[in-house]
Amino acid sequence: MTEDEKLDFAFAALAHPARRAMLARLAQGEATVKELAEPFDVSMPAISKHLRVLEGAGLIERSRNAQFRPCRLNTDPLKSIANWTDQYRHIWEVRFEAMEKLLSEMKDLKDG
Amino acid sequence: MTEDEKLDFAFAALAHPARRAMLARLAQGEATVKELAEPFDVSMPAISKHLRVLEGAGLIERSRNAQFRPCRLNTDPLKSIANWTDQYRHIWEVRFEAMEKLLSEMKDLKDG
DNA sequence: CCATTAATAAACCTGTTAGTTAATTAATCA
DNA sequence: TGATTAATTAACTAACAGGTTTATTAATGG
Repeated sequence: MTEDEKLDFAFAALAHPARRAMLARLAQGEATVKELAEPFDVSMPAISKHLRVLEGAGLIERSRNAQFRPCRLNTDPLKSIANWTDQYRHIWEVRFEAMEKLLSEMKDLKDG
Repeated sequence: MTEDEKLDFAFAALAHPARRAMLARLAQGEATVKELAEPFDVSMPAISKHLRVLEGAGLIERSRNAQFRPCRLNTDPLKSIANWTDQYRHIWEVRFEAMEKLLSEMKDLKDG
């Protein structure tokens, strides 16, 4: 899978609020499917599908412990996304500095 | 629109490689629809739809100049995504430091 | 005024997403 | 062993995504 395809899957996985919430829960540590399902008013199969999407994007890994399937977070795709957005950072920073400069000039004008 | 919904749209918009490529082009400066379409082997209506998705996510803004519709980048949603991923940064940094520590210990062991 | 260019709209098709219910697998435990 | 719990699979549905072709809007320029 190319780096671009990895981003396709990562961004698509993160485009659903329930999946982002699941990742936030996993940032606190491992959790079972049932624990992850608890905050949501949907069926267990729907939860299973969300987890499959997250797993497909490499955002979680799953193991097995008796009848439980504990999930844990894998931050690699998040790092990829952070790196991707960094390529645009200079743009918003330049604009921010330009705005600061403008504000400063307006202040000078006002104060004489 | 809530902050969470904004992220829904932003992530969904970024989940398509053609749309990410369009943003990369717009990072160089304004471009018309035709200019943005040039690298892709799809029909103009398909391009129009991609631009509508980007606009819906707030990633581009469009104006009008004669029969042209120049597009320009808006980085606000990218900032939101960068802020969102930052909430996970400590996790991968902690793991990186733990790995460095482990490697250092292994080296000490080897060197005696 | 008419041909050309830029772009969008409308209608349609196909595959995918997000959900459902019902059935199944697999492990625990009384 | 049989009931319970955890989770997935299967089959289905409704809505949406991404693409197409054809038609339309709107501006330019000979």
